[in-house]
Order: sequence, then structure tokens, then C-alpha cells
Amino acid sequence: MIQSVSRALHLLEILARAGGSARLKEISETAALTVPTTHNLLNTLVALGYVRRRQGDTRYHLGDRILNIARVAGNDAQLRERLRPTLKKLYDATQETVFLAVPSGDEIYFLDAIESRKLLHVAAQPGERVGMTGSAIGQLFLAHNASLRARTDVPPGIRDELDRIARDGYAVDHERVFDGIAAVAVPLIEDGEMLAGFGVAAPGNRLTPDLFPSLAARMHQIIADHA
Amino acid sequence: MIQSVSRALHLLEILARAGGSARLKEISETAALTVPTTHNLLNTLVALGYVRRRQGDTRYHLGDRILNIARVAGNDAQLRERLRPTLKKLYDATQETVFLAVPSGDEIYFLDAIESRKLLHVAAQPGERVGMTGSAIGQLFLAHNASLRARTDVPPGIRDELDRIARDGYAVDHERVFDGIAAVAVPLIEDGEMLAGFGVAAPGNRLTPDLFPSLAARMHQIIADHA
DNA sequence: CTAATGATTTCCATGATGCTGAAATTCCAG
DNA sequence: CTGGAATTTCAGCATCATGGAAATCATTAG
Repeated sequence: MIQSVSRALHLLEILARAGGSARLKEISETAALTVPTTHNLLNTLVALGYVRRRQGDTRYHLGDRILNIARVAGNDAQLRERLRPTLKKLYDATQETVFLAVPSGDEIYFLDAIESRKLLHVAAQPGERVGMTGSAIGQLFLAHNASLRARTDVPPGIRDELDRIARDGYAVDHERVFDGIAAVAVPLIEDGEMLAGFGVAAPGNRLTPDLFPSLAARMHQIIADHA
Repeated sequence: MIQSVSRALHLLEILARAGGSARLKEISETAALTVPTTHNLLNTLVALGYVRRRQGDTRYHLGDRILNIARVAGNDAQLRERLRPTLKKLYDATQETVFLAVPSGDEIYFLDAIESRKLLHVAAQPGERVGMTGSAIGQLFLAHNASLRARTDVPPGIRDELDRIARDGYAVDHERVFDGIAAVAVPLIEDGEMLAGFGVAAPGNRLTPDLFPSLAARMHQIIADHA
């Protein structure tokens, strides 16, 4: 544990709790640090743009450089919060394990999941990360994002499938990736961009290919209504 | 400039630019630090909750503790962005100097302002900070926030005025605080809470007390339409 | 306006602290 | 299972952050 890093971040939190600005003395007292040490830490934060000072004001204010970081950190957390109810609706409608995934670099990242309570069911895997081509949701992203497609090594067998996905608006997987598991995935599109994918996964003998179109339609409906 | 603090924050930004997660080696290369140093910094950030690791995954992910800080830093910036157009409308309607202010601790903080182009006008003072009782906008906050009122030393002369403000929905100042300057302020209320105050300030001989009610009504109108 | 008080900033000596190379361990792909 | 690569641990050393003291600056009262 690096002392000065811990202290510096603590100072930022103190500033936040004080409503965004405070005087040196208050800060040093709250942090239980000496005034010169606090001063040194704060000035480092000022030099980096995480804290600001306004002319004619000796107070320290939270700067907005922190937003560079928070925008990314917040995206995931906020999206999960916001789409939790939709995911729940999807679970209620299917009683199968449901997933919410977002792209992260060249992989997809499972942001949230609700696991089915049926005796035989697919395990939820929030926090897991798989390649783009290795899941129905990943193929959805590939079908919707040309630049992502360009930098991904797409096997020829999947290339045609991407056209179908683009046309029909949903991706499927029937025991291709994992034995015994079938999945249907539909996108959440906002402002013309695919933000996230919803997936339903179930044993292949319960979720047979003939059910795919109607399940996809139901999923589209739920997302349109609740997201 | 404290080296380790600068480095740690840089690592957070690298993680953000990488889309929220990355491997140790990539991070250390991007940051131009040795691997053990990067490891040490990252583990400090993990211990503090600003970076997370998921089990069975050696990657480092942005944590959401940063949001504690960003929520406050972002508030101001976002509010100013969002209310800029309203402030502009207010300026267009009055051609006088207009202000946007928010509470900050026990003072009010001038978040934004547009200065009148008239020959004789009130100076804009974005970034400035004044006591609650020392401005029309501050009195607005006092009238709308009981807990703020409780911890503020309100002069007896103003106490009655607060009742009037609560009743009429606007605050005024005619050469009480600054010689020659008159001001009218109205609140922006959302979810029952006063988030910010808008103010119009002008020379006292242009903005006479008889104009206060009609100006306040016009301001209410503009805010209702655009905020 | 001046003086007095309190807060902020600068400086520097000191030793604790964080840095790095090297080694041990773990992870992961084949 | 095996080999290579990435991660983690470790310890000695130089460096860097720390905090006392003093100087400067801002603020308030008179």
C-alpha cells in the first residue's frame, strides 16, 4: 500500500464529501495529516488537473479531470443499474438464465446475469469475458459494428451468419460453442449504436432451434418496452 | 509533484482509455514503468477499491469507487452544461447580466454567468463565492432549505423576507448588498429540491422595484420552458 | 488605512518509503 | 502434462515524501 497514493485519493474523497470544495486547513484536519503534507498532496493534484483553484480564492475545488476516468468506470455501473429491471423482465418471461453483456476491447464482458432456478440450467457468469466469436452476443456486436468486425479474426463459417444476424436482428447458438447449451441474443440499440446485448441460455433440448424466432421476437418486445 | 500519486492517477487513466480493463504488462508498457512498480501501484489502487480484480481473471478493471468523487465533480460541470441554454435565453430576454449559482457548503457558488453588453452593467463573476445572506440567490436557497437555514446565521431583518420569498417564489435585492445594483433571482426546482438559482442583475435605476414582479414572472416562464 | 491574527506557502534535513532488479511462483496455451 | 510467458514476491538501496520551522500572504478588526 503506497502511502501517498492512498492519502491523495482520500483527499479527493474528502473534497467530494465537502461538496466539491474546501480550505486547506479543513482538509488537513479531516484527513488527519499535517498542513504541509496536505499542501504537497493537493498541489500535486492541482498540477495534474484533478483539483482546481480559482483565482482570488485560496480554496481547493474538485477539478473535472476525474471525469475522464469516471466516464468509463461509470458506464458499466450505470448501464447495469439501468438495465437490471429489463433483465429481470426477461428472466420472468423465460425462467431461463439471462445475460447482459457489453463489448470490452476485443472481447465481450458479462456485466450482469440472472441464473435460472430450474433443476437443469446454464450457470450465470457475470464478470466473465469471452472472445467476440465465441458467443451469440459477441456475434451480435460483430454484426452491428464494422470497425470491430475489421479488427477481429472472423472464421469463414461465421461470416455468413453475421449477415443473417444483421437481417433478422438476433443471434443464436445451438450447441456450437458449448455442448448441450443453446442461446438467443438480441441487441440494445441506442442512437444507432449497439450498447449492450441481452442473452437467454438454456439446455439445448429445452431451447430447440424451432423456438428461436419466437423467443427472439419476445425478447425484442421486452427490450423495446422496458429499456 | 509527488511521483507515486502522479503515476497512480496515470494508471487509472490508462485503464479508462483501454475501455476499463487491461493486463499488467500492457499497463506497465503504456505507462513506461517497470512491471513491479506498476504492480505495486495497481495493488494499492485495488486495496483502496479504485481498481478491481475478478476471480479467475488476472486483468485489472476500473472499480466504481471513483464514482464517489466523480458524482460531485460531475454535478457542477453537467449542471452548467445543461443550464447554459436556459441562461442564454434569460440573457436574450433581459440583455442584463445573468447568473447561475449553486449552493456549496454554507455559501453559494457562481457556476456560470453571461455579462451584459450595455455600457453600464454589472460584472459577471463566475467562480466567485458569497455567503448565503449576501445575495438574492443565497436568500432563495435559505427560503427553500430548512436545514441550511438552521445552520446559517440569518439576520433578523432577512428572516421576514424569507417568508415572502417562499410565498412569491422569487428573491430580490435593491441596492442592499451593493450600492447601485438591483437583482432578481428565481429557483430551479427539481424533484422538490432547489438545485440552482438564476439571477438577473442590473443598475438600480434601470431595474427598479416596480419591475421586480413582472421580471420574476418572465424568468419563471423561461425556466419552466427551457430547463 | 493599519495592525494583528490566522492561514498558506516555502524550505530543508531526515529517515521512512517506494523503486527496481532478480528470483519464485502462477497462469495458460499447446 | 510441459514450456514459456506473465504475475507476484522479495530485499537492498537511493530516492522521495514527510513534517518542523520560518516566511509570506490573506483576512479581519479596530
